[in-house]
This record gives sequence, structure tokens and C-alpha cells, in this order.
Amino acid sequence: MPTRILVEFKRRGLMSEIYDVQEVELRWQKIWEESGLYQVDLDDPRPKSYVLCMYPYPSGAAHQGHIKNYTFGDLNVRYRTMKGEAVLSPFGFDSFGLPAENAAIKTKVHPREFTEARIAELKASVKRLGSVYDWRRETKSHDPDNIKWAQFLFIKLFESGLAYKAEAPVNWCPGCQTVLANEQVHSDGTCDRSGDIVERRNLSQWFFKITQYVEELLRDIDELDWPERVKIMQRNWIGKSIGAKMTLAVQGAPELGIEVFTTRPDTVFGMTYAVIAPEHPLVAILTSDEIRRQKFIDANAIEPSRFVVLEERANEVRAFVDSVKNLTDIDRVSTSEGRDKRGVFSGVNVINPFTGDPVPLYIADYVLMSYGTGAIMAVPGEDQRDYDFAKIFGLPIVRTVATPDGFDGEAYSGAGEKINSGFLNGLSIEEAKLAAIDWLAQNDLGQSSIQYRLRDWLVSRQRYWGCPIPMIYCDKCGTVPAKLEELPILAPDDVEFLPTGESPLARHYSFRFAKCPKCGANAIRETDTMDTFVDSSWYFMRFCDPFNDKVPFSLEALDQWMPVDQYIGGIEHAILHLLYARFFTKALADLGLAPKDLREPFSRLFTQGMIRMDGSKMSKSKGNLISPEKYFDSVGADALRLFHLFVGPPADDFDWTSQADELIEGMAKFLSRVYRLATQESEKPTLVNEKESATLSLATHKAIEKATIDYDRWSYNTVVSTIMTLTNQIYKSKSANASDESVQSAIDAVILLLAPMTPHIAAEMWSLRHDGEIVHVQPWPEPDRTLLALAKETLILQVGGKFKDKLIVDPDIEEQEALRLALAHPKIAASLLNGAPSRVVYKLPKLINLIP
RNA sequence: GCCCGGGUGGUGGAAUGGUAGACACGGAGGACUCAAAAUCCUUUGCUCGUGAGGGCGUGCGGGUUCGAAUCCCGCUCCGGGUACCA
Repeated sequence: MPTRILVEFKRRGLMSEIYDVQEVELRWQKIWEESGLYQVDLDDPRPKSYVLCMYPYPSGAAHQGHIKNYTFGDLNVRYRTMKGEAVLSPFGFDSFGLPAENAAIKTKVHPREFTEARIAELKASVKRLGSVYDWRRETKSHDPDNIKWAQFLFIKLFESGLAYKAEAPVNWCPGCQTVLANEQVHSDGTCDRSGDIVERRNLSQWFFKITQYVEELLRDIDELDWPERVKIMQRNWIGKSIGAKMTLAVQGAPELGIEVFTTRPDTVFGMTYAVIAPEHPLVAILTSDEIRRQKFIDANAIEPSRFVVLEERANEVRAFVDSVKNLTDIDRVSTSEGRDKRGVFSGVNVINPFTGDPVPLYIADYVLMSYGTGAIMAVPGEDQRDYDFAKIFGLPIVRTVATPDGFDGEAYSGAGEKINSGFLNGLSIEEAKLAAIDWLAQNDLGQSSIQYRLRDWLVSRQRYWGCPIPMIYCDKCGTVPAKLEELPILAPDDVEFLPTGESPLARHYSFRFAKCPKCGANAIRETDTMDTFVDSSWYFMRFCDPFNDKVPFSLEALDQWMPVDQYIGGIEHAILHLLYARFFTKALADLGLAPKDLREPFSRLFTQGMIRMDGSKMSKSKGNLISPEKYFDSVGADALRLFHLFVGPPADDFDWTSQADELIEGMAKFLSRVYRLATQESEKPTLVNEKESATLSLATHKAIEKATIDYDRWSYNTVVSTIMTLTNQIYKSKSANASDESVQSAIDAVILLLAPMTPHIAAEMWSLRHDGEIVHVQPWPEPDRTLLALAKETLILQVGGKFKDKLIVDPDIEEQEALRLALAHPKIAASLLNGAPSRVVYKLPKLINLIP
């Protein structure tokens, strides 16, 4: 019942003692906005910094996750401003996307109307939180101005070859009725948005050539001040594998040789079979009657007995390939149910290049066409997948690495000496890899090779509510970009929203039929729109120069503000958004649209913890939201902000339980306690207790020192407790007759330290105490180093490493003196039975340890 | 399976080699009050003891160290990421 305090105060007429939360908060929000305090421009003389929270999808009023995010963001903006920096703090909305269009299909409300209503709600709650932004710079993905620059960038990427169209097997979500990027498909084969099982379809689609930057994207991760686990996730996603490619000749038809990729070229002597993916082009050749009859019969390379069944085999192969085709990815790839590996003998053998021996070629769906060459050499001795398959199909298993004594596993992938491997015997694995690659190269059978898991970024979406891809297909001129002066290409409003597999734009003929920008002939406009991750890949640069109407952003503005000094958001964007934004930054820098030396968009990243409830993430879709509104209306934004800061380390997840309300009420009580201190008349004690004054001054400076260190290391929960401790000390010192000067400066310190966290009440208190001054333009408090250096220290007395007692000593105490004090201590004497320590460990002035 | 995190009072957490449990929430007791609320004060890891005081204690088992919640090795449980990537 967080409203209790206020209601009670109001009822009792005690409002003179406590402040009117609503009135104070709204009044200060207005002052901040109208004063332009947090607006910054290019000519600002202060050192620049750029603090940014991730571009939000406007789903309506803010939820607790947003509140936490924007509290961290706002705190950073205000703290850096007090430290004297010119802080760029913009806000905008990632306003394209499926929910608006799905709503349109259901309710017939136009997505723009739907989206703008949600934007207004989110904006209102962000303002109510007291978060400050340079609202002049606000951008929305669906603004025509923004669409124009997105299309401009697309055309630039197209002209430089970084955007291209290709037919590809793509992920098709039947629920969303669109294709998805690999990144938007979960490992269980379901859609990131709708949770439907994703299907495979062959479609002609636009791609961005992110793989052109794969090495740079991988290498530059090292320099980023990002959470280690995000960096690891990105490295894993890029998935660099170093190995070798080599060609396996098909027995009897060497010109059909199949190329395989392996990271273990040292194990070729253990290859007892080979596998190609069901989609591998060789499958069609092997199952073609012509090839079977002529090629293999004439070549007479396969023993007759095997040949007799070849017709049958071709049928078997066809049946297998068909059965795989009809499986969804989830069934095909799933290993969770311990499903056995499937496959079929192809009817032909391939030659082991190292031994010259023929081994059977299988077709199996555990080999993926989309990775490497879609074909592998199988080494069951050292690869568990191959081992499992070999067991099922009764294939031989040869070990090429000596296993350790007592090894009872199946495939062995550890270190050891090479065995059964001809000229590689006796070498280590690493030596053997190099020797095997050398041998392959010398014999012209292969070479070293690097493969990546990362594929090009599929950006076409068959949807209406996205940025139209500005391309035109002309019979004569081919694929032509729209003229720059004709941008933006805007989607028409008069479309029908139906859940078909096509964008509503494709059925809008006046949009679809266009003139070729080159020759003027009748042509067809591209009706797909861009993935919304495109919008979030450059918005942070537009924020630097939002009014520019010549280019999306000037080099000068990017030079000034980029990169983002502090980026704040959820861990869920560890791969998708952050990888795409890094790619865009590099590509635009290389195209001359951004400064050449701008290689990374976000120098520092902070990923906040999730708010969970009943074990799952608090979210609209789970229906377990606790609205911030009721706290705004009762205890106020400051108390809610303070709760999010105090409840634990910012990076940790938080379980929202019934305790949360009590904690939030506790924060409101604490703020009232500070307010009471700050607004009481100064009382000058008749008899000043000098010792207590000194204690309070020292506590004040210690608190400033500790809070500042903790602000800088994002340990906000301990900042809050430091401020609470100082507040408690002020109450205590006051009643012990500390001087009014020491009390008042301690109160001022509390207010300054609180200012970034609870801006409204801090502003109100400072203004009341200092004649209308603005707390947020005050310089950040500096601790008095001289005072701190002179402060007494606590010397811990230990015997044998066990704590016995503590003494207050001078900070420059010497060993001799410390030992004298220790030995004179009755507890030490009692513990040291024979009186003389055999050894003494000094860590002065903190500790002395006497070892008996 | 692999890769990351993490396990500390009734609860959230603090302490990054040196007083374990800061700061809060909750509980208990008290002051003020006709009464309550609010506020303030005391107390609150477990345990033995009337007491002074003692013993135990950071998931479990070892180790390093004068000294370990903290570092190392092995295990266990929980959470997250990823998954036939050759």
C-alpha cells in the first residue's frame, strides 16, 4: 500500500512536513524541458559524451523493464552533466514492425494511427519518469523523413555491392506471413516474434553482405568495453572455423569430385565414409537415370554386385530426400529427443585422398547444405556425430589419435599422439593438421580454409508496415534504384490488410507499377519492405544530426558525437541489433557516409538485468506486467527509480515479488526522511560538540568518495546505501549537537549525491535551500582529500589469522608501535599462550596478525 | 552436449585476500498517543550459556595462504546462451 503515507499525511494535514509528490515532479519536469538544460549543440565547448538507451519499439505505456532502462540512462546523463560534460541524450521510436500490422488486420485501424497512439503513451510515461532528453532530436522510423534516409542508405549499399538480390532457401514464418533472418529464428526452429514453427522456402530476396565484414566484426570485438558474455555470444555467432577444404574423387567418376570442409585435416586417415547433405547438387546427378546407366556402367568402377541394386538405391535415395524435405527444421535438426541419425547409402564410393582407398558415400540430414560445402568426410573415431551414424549403419571406426589410458568414451576429440595415420604418425594434432594441409596443397587436392557460421543478412519482408525497398525492376534495364530526388518512396495508405503471404503493397497496383528511373519504360516496383533491424542500425547516427536534409548525417556531427560512449539496453539484443549496427557503422564509414575512422558504434555497453515474475520475463505478452503508473500516482517517480537502483546490482535479474511494494514504500519513506532534514530550519546548538562535528564532516567526505567510485563502476545499489548511511549519521550527529555548518554541508552532499538518481526531490530541496538554484547544474562534489588522509584508521588485531579486536590508530602508524599496542592488548595476551609470537604479519594501518 | 553466470540470514543484497551479513525489507520489543497511523529508539545469522563469554557459519569435498565468501582443483544444484556448424 504505497499510497498510505501520502494519503495519511494529507488526511492529517501534515503536508507542510512532507512534500506534494505529484506537484513537485510535474513542476520540475516542465522546468527541465522548458529550460533546454539537456539540449546540446555542435558548438558546445564542454567535453562531449553520448548516452543512449536502445531504440524502443513503442508498445504502449512503459513497463518496469523500460523504467529500469531509462532510469539508468537518465542517471548517466545527469551524472555526466554534473561532471561537466555536454551529454547528447536523444530519444526516438523504432516504430515499424509487425504488431501494428497484425492489429490492422484484426481491427482495421491503420498501422500509423495504431503506432502513433502507442508512441504517445510511451512518451508520456518516459516524461513522467523524469527522464530528460533533447526532444528536438526525436526520430521515428515511420516518419517520411526517416524513410527517405533509410532508402538513401539502401541505395548506397546497393550501388557499392553491399545489398544484392538472390534466390535462397529462407525461413518462412506462417504466423507472421513473412520471411525471417536466421537471427530471428530460435534454436528450436520457432519464430522469434510469433513462436510459430518456421518453414523453409525458396524465394528471391534482398540481402546485405555482412559477411564481407566478418573478419573485422570478429577482430574488433576485442576492443569493445562490453560485457564479456555479449562479446562471447557475438564471437560464437560469427563462428569462425579454421581447417581445410579438399576434394574427394567419386570412384569411377573423378570429375564429379565433391569438396568437403574439415577442421580436422589430421584425421583423414580415419575417414571411413563420407556424407553429403540431401540438398547437395550431387544427389540429383546420382539419382538421374542417365548418369547411373552411362557413367557408372561404362566406367565399370563399381563392383557389379553393388550395381545390381543401383536402381533400387536411386529410389531409396529419392525417398529419403523427399522424407527430409517434408520435415520442418525443428524435426530435422532436433537432437533433444535422442533421435537417431538418418541417412541412406548413395550407391557410390569416394576415394580417401590420403590412402587411395574407396569409402562409401552417404546422404544424411545431419549434414547441412548451408554450412561449409554441404559435404563432409566422416571420422567416427574423433567425431561424436560421425560415431553415432557409424554405429547405426555398421560402418568401421578407426582411431587416429591415441586415447588416454582408461578412456571409455566413444569419439575422442582430445589431445594425443597420431596413430594409424601413415606419415602423420607420432605427430601432435596441431603438427599433423599443418602437415596434412601441406600434403594436400602439394598434391593439388586441397588447401587450408576458413568457414564462418555467419551468413548474409536477409532484409526483405513481405509486409506493409516497414520501410519500402526503393528498387524498380525494368525489363530492359534490370534492377534499378529509385532516383534519389524521388525519395522517400512512401507506401500508400489505401491498402487492404489481409493475412496473405504477400505484402499488401503487392496488390496495390498504382504503387506496384512504376516507370523505370533509367529508361522511363513501364516497370515493376519492389513491394517488399525492410527488416526493422535496418532502422535500428543507423538511428543513433541520425540522432547526431537530425535536421540535416542533404545527407542522413554530416561527417562533422558524427565526428563530434560518435561513437556512443554509453549504450544501455537488454541482453536480448546481444546478437541481432548489436551485430547489424556494427556492420552498418563499418560499411557507412567505408562508403564515406561516416568518418573513415568510425569503426564501432558503441564504445561501452551495459546490459541491464531482466525483471522477472513467477520465473518468467515480465512482459506484455506474458500478461504479468506491474504497471509503473500506480507508483507514479502514489509514491512518485523518484521512489520508483530509487527502488530499481537499490534492489540489487544493475546487471542482475530481479524477481518481482510481493516484497517489491514494501521496498518501494521504504524508498518513499527514506526520501521523506531526507526531505524533512533538508527543509527544517537550521538549529544552532547552544553548545557545539566539536568531536561530533568532525565525525560528521569525515563521514560526509567519505560518503562523497565512496559514492563517486560506485557511480563510476555502476554499483548504484551501494551508492544508495552509502547515501542512506550518511543520512542516518546526520540524524545521529544532529541530536548529538554537531555544528550547524557540518550538518548543513552534509545535507547538501546528500542532495548532490541523490541528484542523478531522484532528480525531482533533489531539485526541489536544493532550490528551497539555495534560493532557486538548479541542483543539476552544480558541479559534482569533490571529497576533501586532506581530511580523508588525516582520518584515523581501524587497526584489526588478529592472532593466527583470527579476529580478536580492533583499535583506532593514526593512518601513519609504524610497525613497532602497532606491535606494542597489540602485545599490550589483554585479549591478545590471552590468545598468545606463551606470550611471544613466532611471526608477525603487518598490513598497516589496517591489520596486524600475530602468529603464535 | 558445449559455452557463460550464479549458490551468503526469514527476504533483496554488502564485503574481490584481512571485523562475514553494510544498507534495506520483514519480525520482536519500547517511546509518543484516549487509541491508531506516521515518527523516533532498541533488537534481530544459528547455537550453548542466567551472565561474562564460547562454539558453529558464505552449496559440498579437498588445496594454496599467517589469513579464503573471495584464489586453485574436483563435485553438486540453479539460471542463461547455444546447439548435428563438420
